[in-house]
Amino acid sequence: MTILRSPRLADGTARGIPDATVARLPVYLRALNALTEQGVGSCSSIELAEKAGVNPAKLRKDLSYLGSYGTRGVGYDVEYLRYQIAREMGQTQDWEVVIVGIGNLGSALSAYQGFSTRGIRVAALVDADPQRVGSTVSGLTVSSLDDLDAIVADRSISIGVIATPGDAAQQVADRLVAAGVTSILNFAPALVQVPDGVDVRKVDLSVELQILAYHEQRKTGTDSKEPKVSNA
Amino acid sequence: MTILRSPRLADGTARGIPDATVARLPVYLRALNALTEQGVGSCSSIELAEKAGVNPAKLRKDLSYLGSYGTRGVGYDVEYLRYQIAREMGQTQDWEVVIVGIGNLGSALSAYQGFSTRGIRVAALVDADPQRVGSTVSGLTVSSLDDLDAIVADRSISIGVIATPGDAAQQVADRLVAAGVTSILNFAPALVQVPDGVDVRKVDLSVELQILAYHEQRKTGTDSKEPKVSNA
DNA sequence: CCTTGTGAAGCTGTTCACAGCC
DNA sequence: GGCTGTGAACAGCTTCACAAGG
Repeated sequence: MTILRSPRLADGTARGIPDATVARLPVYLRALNALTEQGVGSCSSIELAEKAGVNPAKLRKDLSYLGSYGTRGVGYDVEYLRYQIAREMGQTQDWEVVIVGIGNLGSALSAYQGFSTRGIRVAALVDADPQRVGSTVSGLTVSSLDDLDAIVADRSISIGVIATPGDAAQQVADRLVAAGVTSILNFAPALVQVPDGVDVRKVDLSVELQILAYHEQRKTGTDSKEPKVSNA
Repeated sequence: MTILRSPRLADGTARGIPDATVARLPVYLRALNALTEQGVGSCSSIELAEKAGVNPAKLRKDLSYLGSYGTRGVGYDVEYLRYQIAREMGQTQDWEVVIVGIGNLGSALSAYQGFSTRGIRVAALVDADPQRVGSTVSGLTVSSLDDLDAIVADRSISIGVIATPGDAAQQVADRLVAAGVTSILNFAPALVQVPDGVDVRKVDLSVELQILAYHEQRKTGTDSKEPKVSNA
């Protein structure tokens, strides 16, 4: 069973883009959108890399996985490159997502302005608490978790967001998968197990702060034995 | 200017833990806390790795950067290991954070239950909008951005969270740095530039969904030429 | 015997440096 | 001349497989 994760060309379109690159393409997309708004028509890898906060060589390498969309000696056409990345990312269509758990975080996510311009549309809100079902949040009526199957099927939703407490996360994930969702973004502080073929990404708010706290601790040198190297 | 990022021992305590390991230590901590709650006193690397969702070899390698806290042939003492990791992560003290931007997301973060049990305390809320200043959110009074210097100094806050719109992020970051904050968690969809010695971590909600959308697109096989290898 | 701790191998991602092309 | 695209070197992370040691 050889895994063919080759960044090789198939029939013209690039396939098998590295994960690290995929994670950066949306950042490039945002930078290109900003350039378009500023009326900039073309740019070099150095300029774009600066806007995106990466090394120019890395940017060029990343783009090379998509194809050759630049012009040597000149740079990249902003609009053309933007379109090519958007197409590769599947952003030529809108992706409908369902948010499960309409507490503080779920409500904040449903109101988040940044989604609509990135091809993401919050299509439905779901909560297990009967008290919340029927209320309106960000212009959407909160549905019952029991209606999840119908909602997912009806609107052909393939992406679910879990914004519940940790102890409900696995149960919600199971129901999302049963309903036909094949990608999950999990904000709950818990691991969720899913069958093969389902993708899960996890965003853990307190872990991010704990990582910062670790570095902060090292800066201030809690055990002040060290020669206190200037943290360059 | 030689950067000494060596995972070498100094005076007994491990130094220079790899970034990837630091990012996982909070996950192990959470798993250990769960085991403690279940009354489990000791566990093997296999059990703990499963709870944390990682490969057992990776777990052991990670722990080896901290020291030798296990017993060969037996496993790890849950409470002892939990304490050692907590100490390494600087979680023996509470870290006070200030949240800037008390919109939907900022409000949700200020109410987030997961922080308090992880050594994170939301100490102050700040907003630039005079309409919001003075209101109470999650039991805290929202202060003016102009009072940031005093707040940071007064409570010796070293970590700031940016939950503003993208176009305000850089300005807020500048003010946080000027006030003395040396670690920033940025939720705004924008890059922020900070001087050396200040750490920034970025959480981008729409990027996470865009990455899922990319994989989703590939699953459904837009150009359905591929032999459809089962994604194990 | 069992499980940890760890050199070594392998893999992924980053950076360099330059050939290729406009 | 200038900038892209990319092989090759490099660095960091993961996984393996086994020696060390209770």
